[in-house]
Amino acid sequence: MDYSYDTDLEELCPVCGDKVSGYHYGLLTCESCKGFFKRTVQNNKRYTCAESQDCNIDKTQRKRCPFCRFQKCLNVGMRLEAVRADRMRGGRNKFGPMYKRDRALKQQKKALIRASGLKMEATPPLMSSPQPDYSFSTALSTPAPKNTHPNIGTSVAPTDYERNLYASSSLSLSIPIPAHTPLPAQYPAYPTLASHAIKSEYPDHYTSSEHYTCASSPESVPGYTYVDQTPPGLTVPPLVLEFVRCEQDELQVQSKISAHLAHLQQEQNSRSAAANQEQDTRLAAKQERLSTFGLMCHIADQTLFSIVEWARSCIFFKELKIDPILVRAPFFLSFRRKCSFIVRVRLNVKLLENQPYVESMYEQVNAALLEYTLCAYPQFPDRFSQILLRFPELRALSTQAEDYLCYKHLSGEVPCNNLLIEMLHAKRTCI
DNA sequence: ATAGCCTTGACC
DNA sequence: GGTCAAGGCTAT
Repeated sequence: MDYSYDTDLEELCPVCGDKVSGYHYGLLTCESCKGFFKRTVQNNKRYTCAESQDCNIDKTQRKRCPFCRFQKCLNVGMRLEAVRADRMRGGRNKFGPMYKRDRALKQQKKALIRASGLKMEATPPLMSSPQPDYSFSTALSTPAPKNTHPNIGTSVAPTDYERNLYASSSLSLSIPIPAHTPLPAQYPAYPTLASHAIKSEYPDHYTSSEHYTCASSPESVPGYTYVDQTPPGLTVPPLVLEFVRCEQDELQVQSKISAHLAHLQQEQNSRSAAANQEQDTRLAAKQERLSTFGLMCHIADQTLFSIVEWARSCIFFKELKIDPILVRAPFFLSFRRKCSFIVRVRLNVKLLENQPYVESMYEQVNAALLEYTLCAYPQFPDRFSQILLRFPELRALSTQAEDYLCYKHLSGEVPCNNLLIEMLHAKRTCI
């Protein structure tokens, strides 16, 4: 299996596809997009698009439409607040820990892929499976036609990331949610994004004087020190490798959440300000509480989407023979309650039909985890059982969170169109 | 205006 | 002292 394509992709600028020269304003970009972003923000430039504001931006065409180029810079997650208002040179900014963590995760991923890639060339997979053979190792080691397993050995180009994150496919959870908060056509986009959670380094015309806090701020990221503990010649089970490969770029997900939050936060701030102007302190306090909880719901929603996206690209879920309409169904329960009963019965029947596959999948995941922990942490032979022991705790936490959400939902405090609630409905009515 | 290269300086 | 992500300079 050739992983070089996937590994090389990480070195491409998510804006134009040119060669990455390092972290710039929040993420890995090329030198020219770095300069373009800096010039645009520092000089407060205003561009217009001669077309329909969806110009293709690549290395050869990036000069043609600065409007769309800048929109793309923002959409992929470049941070206005990393451009310094005082133009001070050198030094480090608050994004340092974030870059460090992202770099560590990427290295870890590469090390895993490299280690297992080498190993897989030399030795056949160790796992054996009962009949019928649903084994993952078989699926991986047999050259599969691309239309069957499109994610094996391929990857999504960074420039297609936005389109693909929530894009529909035959097995997708096709929910009508935009890929990102649409930015205003003209540059009112600046103050919107400048109200980003992290206090801006560019606090003049782009930002208000308010201080914000946000879960995605680099300061809130727990300390993370990367130590490459991958022993030479480590056998990484193909399944673990596949899970790692399906993971999304954390910085991109984080940036997306930040962009949504900035938008929501601005809306809610203006509502609170309106309540304050009317000197209705009780209403203002209520707005404050609602906005905090609403923001948390939003973060949870976005995280859930990421998990769904991960599952969608994971081979096990692809193999589940579930009618696409059934996969979508739980999310439309509150729109289409009349047919929900029939849908639920059909879904349960379908899941039962898949029972042997689900069980086989479970066994394989356990076997892969056991194999990995024994190889990667030979000094902690009980690592596997310790991980398993954490599951009940996680389930208990999950149940508590569900109950809390239910309570909030019943008291009408959960924002509309909340995917979490839709899933909660689906789960509680299906069981 | 662009983009490649240079300088700077906080952090390790 | 090295690293590397900021801003600056300048040929195109």
